[in-house]
Amino acid sequence: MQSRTPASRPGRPRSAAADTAILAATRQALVELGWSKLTLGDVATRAGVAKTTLYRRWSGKNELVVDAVAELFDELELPDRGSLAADIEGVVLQFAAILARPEARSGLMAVIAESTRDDALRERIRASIVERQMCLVLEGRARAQLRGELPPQPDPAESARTVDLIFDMVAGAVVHRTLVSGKAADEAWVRDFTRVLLLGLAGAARDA
Amino acid sequence: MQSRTPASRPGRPRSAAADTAILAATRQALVELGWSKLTLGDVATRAGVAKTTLYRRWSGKNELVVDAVAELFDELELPDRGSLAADIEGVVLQFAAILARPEARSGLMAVIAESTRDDALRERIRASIVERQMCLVLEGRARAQLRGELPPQPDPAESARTVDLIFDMVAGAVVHRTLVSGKAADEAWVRDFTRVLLLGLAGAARDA
Amino acid sequence: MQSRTPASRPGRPRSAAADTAILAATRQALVELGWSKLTLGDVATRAGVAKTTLYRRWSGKNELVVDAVAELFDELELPDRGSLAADIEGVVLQFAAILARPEARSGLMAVIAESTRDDALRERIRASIVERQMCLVLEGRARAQLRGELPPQPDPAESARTVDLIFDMVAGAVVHRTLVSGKAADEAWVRDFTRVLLLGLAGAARDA
Amino acid sequence: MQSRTPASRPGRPRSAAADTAILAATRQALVELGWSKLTLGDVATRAGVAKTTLYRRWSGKNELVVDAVAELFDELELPDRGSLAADIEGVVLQFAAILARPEARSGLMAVIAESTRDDALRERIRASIVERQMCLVLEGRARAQLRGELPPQPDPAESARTVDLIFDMVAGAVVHRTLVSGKAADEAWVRDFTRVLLLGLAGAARDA
DNA sequence: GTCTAATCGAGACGGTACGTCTCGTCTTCAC
DNA sequence: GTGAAGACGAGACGTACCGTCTCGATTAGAC
Repeated sequence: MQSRTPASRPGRPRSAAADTAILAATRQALVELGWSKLTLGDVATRAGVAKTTLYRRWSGKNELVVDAVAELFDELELPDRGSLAADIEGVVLQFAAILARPEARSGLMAVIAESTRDDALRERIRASIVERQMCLVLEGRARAQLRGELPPQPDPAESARTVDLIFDMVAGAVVHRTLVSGKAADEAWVRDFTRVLLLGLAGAARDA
Repeated sequence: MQSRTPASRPGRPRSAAADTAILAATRQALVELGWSKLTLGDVATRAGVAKTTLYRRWSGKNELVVDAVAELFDELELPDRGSLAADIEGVVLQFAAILARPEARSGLMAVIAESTRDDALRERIRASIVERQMCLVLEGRARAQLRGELPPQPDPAESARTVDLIFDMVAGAVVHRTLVSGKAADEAWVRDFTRVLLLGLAGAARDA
Repeated sequence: MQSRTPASRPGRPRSAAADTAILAATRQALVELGWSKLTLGDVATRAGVAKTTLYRRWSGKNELVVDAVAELFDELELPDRGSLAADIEGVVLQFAAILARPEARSGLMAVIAESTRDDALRERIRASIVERQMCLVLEGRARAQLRGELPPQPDPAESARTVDLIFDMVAGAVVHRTLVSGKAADEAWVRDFTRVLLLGLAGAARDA
Repeated sequence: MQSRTPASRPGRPRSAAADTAILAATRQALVELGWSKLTLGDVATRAGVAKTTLYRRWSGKNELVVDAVAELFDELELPDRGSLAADIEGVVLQFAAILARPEARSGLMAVIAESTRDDALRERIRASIVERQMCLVLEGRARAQLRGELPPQPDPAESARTVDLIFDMVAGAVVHRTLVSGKAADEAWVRDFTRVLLLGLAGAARDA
């Protein structure tokens, strides 16, 4: 029944350290080489691991990089800064800081590009990267509603649409600013952005 | 006098038809194979051209795909729809329609990803793709000011900041919606987005 | 103890069958295409082997063809035909028969031509092709001395000079007849040649 | 009638200087690069000539190199040194001196190798290189007969056989010594060789 | 003096092979 | 049964030459 943790399968168990070393080596290679020049053979060498071991655990470059990059987003948090505006500014700055790191810049857009033709990859990205960010949006909204800054949203469909819109606007703007425009999403920009976003949402909620 | 078009260089001139055929073949290959499986040898074959001809004109896959994708954005226009909101909705829908095409989906994000480690490539993308979109933002704002929908903006530095912000918000949101969230940027979404954006900008302008 | 055959290096061992198949494919390609149109990619295909496998074992076309042609000379023997003249005639005919085969004609002169600018290649040819022929000359002389047809040669330097001269005269004449003059080194020719050679050597030994 | 030298064809005549420059450039390239790395584009550049001009006059690398090398053999002469032995030693030394030059070493064996699969090329080599050498053999024999060193040879078939044999033995031995054994055909070697050859021929003539 | 026609330089063209690289798999031995 | 090591078949890479072609610009003799 409990086949998920087989207690003890026969033979030598897989090295837990290998996973850690491989993901770290992947990020290091992303920094030094970038996505397109990263090779699995090189990652294996850096990790002190055989290529076989690597292929036994990941099906290819895309999946490996998704996992390596996803760990970067684990540090995203939403500490209570006292107001919705401050909360948003805080999390957007964190997000921008991650995107400014070369291992994220090189890898993230590349796997998203690959995911346009690979549904399994898109789902993997959604589950391990996007989902986490989406939770922050939901958490921030709930906290703002508790504070009374936002009215409760009774209609769940309407609510989902709004959350999706907010998420695309926030993540899209930061990503575009950082990776396409090639400029830093610094505090001044984040303040401007947050103001426009919140005023827009408030206005839209009033009109509705 | 005008040495820029040297009238006639010595030797056989380059075939103008080849350029057209190569870019078309590149887009076709993007549709069928996607970025990562696109091969310059295959593109050459599709275009009925030798690999050398291709390398004589483009330095690599990245540059070729930028040019091939850039042509897709030539069709972006800003017809006068009577109001700022209608203008924005119109151009965002056009933009979304282009991003929905597989040759753009596959190629655009990939070259942006590559550009994170190649400044020349980033500049090429900016000049041949982003610049054109930025012009539409400027044109739309000018038209809105003529209509009286927006106040004239005297401070050029402040003006540039605002245009940059708008551009990142518009392009970023549409790209994220289309390519990351994987949902269509349809009329309903565009209407919601435009409303939030315009109300936000109006509010920000009022407060300032 | 004997580190030359390291008992077993780590990793998958090289396929022994591949070497055989590659050399056979090389000879086949030499027959069908000749040296200048022989392609390593084609040889690999014929041998049912990847190009990388071929390059892992030979550094280029020259080295490969030397090895492929060298095997042809393995069949050279010096059976005792009872007299020095008969021995020489026998081995010259064998040598001529090998040079008459298209895989030898095409390849041998070409690698010799290449070796004029590549000392490593010249040494490889010497070791794997010329050396074997030289041994036959030495063996034939020793046998003739046993029979009393030739006097023992006390001075080693003088001996080496004579052997070199004989070797260049025998091999050179047969090669020139076959490949430059383009005529067959048949029994009549070989008989004439052998007579001139032996009479000349005998006369020179008498005069000395 | 005299269509072979059409007196003057219409249009611009071919540059006579180009031929000279091309052949000289070919020899220079043979010295510097060797046969296999010699390219017609490079030769054209060295000669200050367009590739087109080169292809208008030679059909390929093989033919060009034959002509370039053939000119080297123009200097072969047979001055009367007073005896057959001296005449042979003289011409063999001249021949060896030519073969010692890198432009001959690199090119000659290569075109001979190519000629094993190209009858037109073999004929071109025979006509422009071998024929000239063969004439020297005939001339030397005639002179020796005048001196009384050799008896007149009444049977023309027998005579041709002997000349062929001599030619293959002389040319073959020098070529093999120089290019295969990789040693100089110096005066000592030539003296040894000539002695063996003449004693052999004399003995064979006596026995016949 | 044109006119005519083959030459010249330059260099782009469609091909083909090069030798290298990375892929993902397979085979061996050691633990 | 897992691990490192490394050979394997496959196939794209970007480069170099091939031999041909298309240009505009000469360069002669024929008219």
